[in-house]
Amino acid sequence: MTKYDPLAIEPKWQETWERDGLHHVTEDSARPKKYVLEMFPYPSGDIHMGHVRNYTIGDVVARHATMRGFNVLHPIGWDAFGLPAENAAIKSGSHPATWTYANIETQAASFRRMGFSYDWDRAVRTCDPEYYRWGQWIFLKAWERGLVERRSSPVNWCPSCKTVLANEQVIGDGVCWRCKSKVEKRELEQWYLKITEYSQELLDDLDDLTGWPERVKAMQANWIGRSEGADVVFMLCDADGEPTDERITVFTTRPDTLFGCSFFLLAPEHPLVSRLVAGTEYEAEVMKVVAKAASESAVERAGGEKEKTGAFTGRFVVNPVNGAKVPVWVADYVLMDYGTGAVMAVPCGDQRDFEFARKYHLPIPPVVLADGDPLLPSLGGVKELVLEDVEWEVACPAEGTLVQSGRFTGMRGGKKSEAMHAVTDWLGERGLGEESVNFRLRDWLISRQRYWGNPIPAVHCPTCGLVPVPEDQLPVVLPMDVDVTKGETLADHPEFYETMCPKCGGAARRETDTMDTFTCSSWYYLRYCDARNDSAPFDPAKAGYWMPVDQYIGGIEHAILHLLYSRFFTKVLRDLGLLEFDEPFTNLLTQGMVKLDGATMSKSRGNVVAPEDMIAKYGADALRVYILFMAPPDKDLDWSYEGLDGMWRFLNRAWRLVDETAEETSNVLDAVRMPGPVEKALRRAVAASVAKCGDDIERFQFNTAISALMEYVNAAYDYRRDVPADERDHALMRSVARDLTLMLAPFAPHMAEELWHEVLGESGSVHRTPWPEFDPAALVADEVELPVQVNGKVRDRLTVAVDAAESDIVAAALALPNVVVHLEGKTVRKVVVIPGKLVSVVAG
RNA sequence: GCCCGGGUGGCGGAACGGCAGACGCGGGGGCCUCAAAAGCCUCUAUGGGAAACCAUGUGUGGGUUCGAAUCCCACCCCGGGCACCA
Repeated sequence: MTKYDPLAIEPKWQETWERDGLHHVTEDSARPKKYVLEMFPYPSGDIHMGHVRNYTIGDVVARHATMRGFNVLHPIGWDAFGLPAENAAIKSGSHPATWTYANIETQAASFRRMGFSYDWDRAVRTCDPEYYRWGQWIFLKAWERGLVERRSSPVNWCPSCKTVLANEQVIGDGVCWRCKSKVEKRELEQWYLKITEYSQELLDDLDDLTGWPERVKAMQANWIGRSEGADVVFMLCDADGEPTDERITVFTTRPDTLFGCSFFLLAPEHPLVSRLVAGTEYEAEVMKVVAKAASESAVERAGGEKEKTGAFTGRFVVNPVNGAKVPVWVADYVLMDYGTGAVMAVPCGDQRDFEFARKYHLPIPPVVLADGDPLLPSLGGVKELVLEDVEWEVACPAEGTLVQSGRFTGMRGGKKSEAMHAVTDWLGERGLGEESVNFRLRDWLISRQRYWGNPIPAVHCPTCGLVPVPEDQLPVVLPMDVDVTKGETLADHPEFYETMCPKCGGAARRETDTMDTFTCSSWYYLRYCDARNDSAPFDPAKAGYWMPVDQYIGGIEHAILHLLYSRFFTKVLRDLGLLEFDEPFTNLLTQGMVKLDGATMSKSRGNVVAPEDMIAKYGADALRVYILFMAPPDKDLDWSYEGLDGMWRFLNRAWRLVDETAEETSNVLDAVRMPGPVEKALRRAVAASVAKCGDDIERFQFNTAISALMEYVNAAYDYRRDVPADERDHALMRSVARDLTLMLAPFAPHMAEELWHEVLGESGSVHRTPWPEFDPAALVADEVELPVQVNGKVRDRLTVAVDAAESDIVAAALALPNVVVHLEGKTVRKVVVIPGKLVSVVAG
């Protein structure tokens, strides 16, 4: 008789596994590989329940796959660069490195305490020079391929983080993804990775990611934002309104509405604006709009239903399709960084243009009429412009019939419509337009004006310009003597930035910006394949063996950010010849958040449930099984303490079952009793649970996998209750106990290992023993109980042999007492028999 | 506004178109005990009924089907993402 004592056995097995190198893996061509990966953590401090959930899911998947015969890579590491380390250092007066490495030690200890099956030999920390050196290397390779650019443009500036941000990192209402401060627009020269070169491929390949949640793919497609349309050329008129040969191109998704263009818009930042109005009576008003736009923060500029403002420039452009002269306005709702920064305004079909037209009393000629529009009878077929305004309250952006549109009148208009192609072709023949595609996705701004990051390996030379640091000089080491508590960055360190030009040898200035930490996390999954390589980021052969990641697990918050960047890096490395696949993560599981009373747990709110406390009371195994049992993995989960007691009861019940069975069967070799109906029932229940548990793990329904284990244990207890100890089928009970231990292994690895060795007396690790098989024949019962429905309602039950003839079943069903009652006064019209399922009688 | 999810007992949640509510929590009753803890047995959707059983029931309203939580149409509510992207 032994007692379940997790606090004693858990540390014991953790030490044993690590001493024996149980989780150490190498490439092995004899077994199928499986790469199971959880998004690596930022070392923010202690682990929280979200970590427990994320890494437990991965651990169960990894351990189960191992028992199923896969060669499983299951690594861990730390996303160790980043701002919180600097902020914490400023607060505590220490160094970001000290804070970071201390937190990594704490988290690593917690992960070991949870019993996660990591190959610790492959651990990476992105702030180690051995790691970030290869990030610099990849940057240089991308640069060689023309994918790196330093340029000036309006960028997102977070005043609180004191650095610029990439577009993806400005979330919600224009706030910083990390600190939630409002982001400002600034014109700055910055480093970019040209992710837009891959826009189309990043969009197209989403279709191949059949193992990804639709939600995540939809978000990425939305973010990439592909629009089909046309570039249309307008001719600028001079100050007297006479056409010149200066062309201004616009992008539009609705070239079919070109006849409805009644004015033309320029973004306030458009370079043409100041030239057009310089010295004219319009200059003052226009510059007011420009100044207002410039002073507004990104938030104000982007904020929802803002009133549009603009001013007339005094100039006109010529509409290529009908030669009409339309006025050029400056408008604050036109964005400089989408399309060309110029827009043809069609107020009848575009709500924004419609509002602008109403505000400034500009004409709204209708050119596309929806079916059933009251104007259709009078305007249908009219080619010339006869009606300059409408009485509508809103624009009509839908498809419909073209009117007042010259030769195109009468055609169907709309996105990708007949008229759209006709107008585009017509323009094309005259060199005034062509089909065109625009993306919402912008290049990835990767430079950060912060210390704790990967230095950008570049030098500014007064004679040679921008010069990459030669490969053999990598890594550019991040100096440790920068005092962030005084607000210092690399730009305050002459020892760092004073350098020599690698090209001409003259005095030069080293780049002092560091890279966005998302560059570090965009390729770490490749480094795990060959973590200690000091001559390359990874050996392509090893990456070829392990990659792509078969199962990736992490939070939905990275649906765009990390997952999009990683896909981009993979494609770049592929084009560099280092990888032979297109996508890094074959299957993706986005786990839900762990909340408390519906609110996100956070230290500032003070509503944190510490995993350590739960481990101290119940052990890691109970916490692991419980957090998986609470909800399906992709759903948010509300933490509750009550259920944990129930999980503790279950584990003890399972322990006692194995323990007592081991004792009762230790001296008995043969079955005491011939297998009878009770044994058959137990076999059936056990086989069903084994089948369900394995299936459910493979489809990530851990909650129902665990409930299958509970049913398994309940079935065994029912048998023990119904059959006295000395009459039991001991061989059967012994295999029941053994299989239970095996199935517990992925969920409660310490308990299973202890039972395996100390209670069942088996040798070798339970985690290197094959997952239990079950006999499909055991699933088949001799008799089945069929519900019998009369007109769709269950009225009685019928027990028949599984192989009973249909005619016999029908006869027996119609004779059931309660069926007879409900058939009173009715004629049986039809009887449907679904073998093994039910009998349905239709009567009327 | 557009795009994704999701609405099932007191609670977390189960249900290849086939007995709705598995499994667990919580609760009621009982056994064991001097008592408790632990454990064990048992009941637990709602209304009616002593019970057998009957009626109702998976957000709302329709439809398909012998049969719908599940499929189709329309709508309501909740959560999330995107949003002046031409």
